[in-house]
Amino acid sequence: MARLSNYLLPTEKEAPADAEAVSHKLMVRAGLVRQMGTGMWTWLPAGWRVHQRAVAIIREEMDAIGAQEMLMPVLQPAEPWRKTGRLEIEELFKLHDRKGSELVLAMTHEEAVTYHIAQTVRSYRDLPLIVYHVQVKERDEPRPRAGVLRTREFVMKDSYSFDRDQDGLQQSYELHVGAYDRIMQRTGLRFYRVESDVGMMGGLGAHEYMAPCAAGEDQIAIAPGYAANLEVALRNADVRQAGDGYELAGQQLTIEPAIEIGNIFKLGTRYSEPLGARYLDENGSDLPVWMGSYGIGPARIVAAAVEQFADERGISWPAALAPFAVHLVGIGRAGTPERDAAEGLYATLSEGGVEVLYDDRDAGPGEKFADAELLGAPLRLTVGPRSLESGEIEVQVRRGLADAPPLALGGEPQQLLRAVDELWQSLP
RNA sequence: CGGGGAGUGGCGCAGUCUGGUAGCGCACCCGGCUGGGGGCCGGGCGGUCGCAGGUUCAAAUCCUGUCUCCCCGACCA
Repeated sequence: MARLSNYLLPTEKEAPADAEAVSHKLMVRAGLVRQMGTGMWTWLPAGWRVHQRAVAIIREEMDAIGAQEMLMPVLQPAEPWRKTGRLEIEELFKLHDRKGSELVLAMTHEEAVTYHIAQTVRSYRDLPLIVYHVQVKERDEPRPRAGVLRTREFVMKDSYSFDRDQDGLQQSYELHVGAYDRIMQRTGLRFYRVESDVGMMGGLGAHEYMAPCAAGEDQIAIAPGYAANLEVALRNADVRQAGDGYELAGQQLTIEPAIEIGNIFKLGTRYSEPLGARYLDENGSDLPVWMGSYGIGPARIVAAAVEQFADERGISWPAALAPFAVHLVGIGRAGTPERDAAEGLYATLSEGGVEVLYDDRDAGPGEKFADAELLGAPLRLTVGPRSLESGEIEVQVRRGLADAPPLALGGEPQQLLRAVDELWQSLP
């Protein structure tokens, strides 16, 4: 799979001096990301593996509700944005090409997708439709912050639903609720789906998927059977002040900071009207398409996972997001029997399809253990001189830093792989 | 956009007040030792001090301008 001796994983003992958020510090220290400028980040190999894990989960669940993947450009003509009135948004990057034509860098893709749907959808027979892409977004944020949490450029999965009427939109919306619930569950994050403010998108309803953690920029209000954006909760007539806090129907409301991971909107005809996305129904009536838009940020899933599960030693990935399943530490100099044993185990795991990062560096055990715990792979296997004496591979579960029963060294490969898989299945 | 802070080797910092041409720890390279929790010894490489201009015999240090980055707030399809 990968050998640490030639893998680009620049770990640091110390966090960047100006970093504040846990995810900012740890993602830099663990060699997952590096900054290029304010709100501009590079994903290094291990970090990108985690990001791609999140994307893979999202893609599977989108495909499962019949959404069709495509790709739209980031660089776009300004005209559609003028038509929807969004050219005036300050966060929108605007530029000109050499001929002086007005262009924008898309902050999201309603204009693009609606432009295409307006051209291609003519009949009620073409609906409903859900399309999506995983593409970069550009936003001239007034204040990027907290590492990868709020950036000026980031990857987003955005999907768009097109229906003939409001009932259809409601169905597409519910499909997305299902998909998003499954996505969030699969990531292993602690999360809430909350009612949100429809904001300046207008529209008919919206929810946000929020992951509670200290670095969160938003506040959510939680009570048994209830979860909402704080502003929404405070507008709820049933919510009342109680001492220092608030309560709903006699239940204490807990206020927690959280990261917005995803959001889903019922747009209605906000974009189809100005961009002319219309269809003919059975009666020959010319009607606007009803739209929904649905976004989710893989980078925020990654950062939230770091925030929620990190401990004093470093990152502790949920199994579904980990860059590597197994971090194999080989102790001892290259060429010694113990290292030969580690090499053998590495070969067995790699050939068995286990995603393993093998620390084959000429470094001391302390440094290797520290890096393993910083990077946070769910399982750490250790092979050293002691393994040769005992005939055992030591196993540490990263979450909780707990020792698991050792595995047999030098046994049947299939048996070892089965044992590793069993262990893997038991992880959070 | 308002407020605060900071730019000195890859990272973390000292030096700036009291100008005299750059230092420490980590990392990195070489040699040796060590080998189960960031180990030890010795020898090295690497920066002209964000940028521009000015003052001065002399500027990391003083002056002016400018760029960049971070934090708090406002904002946040």
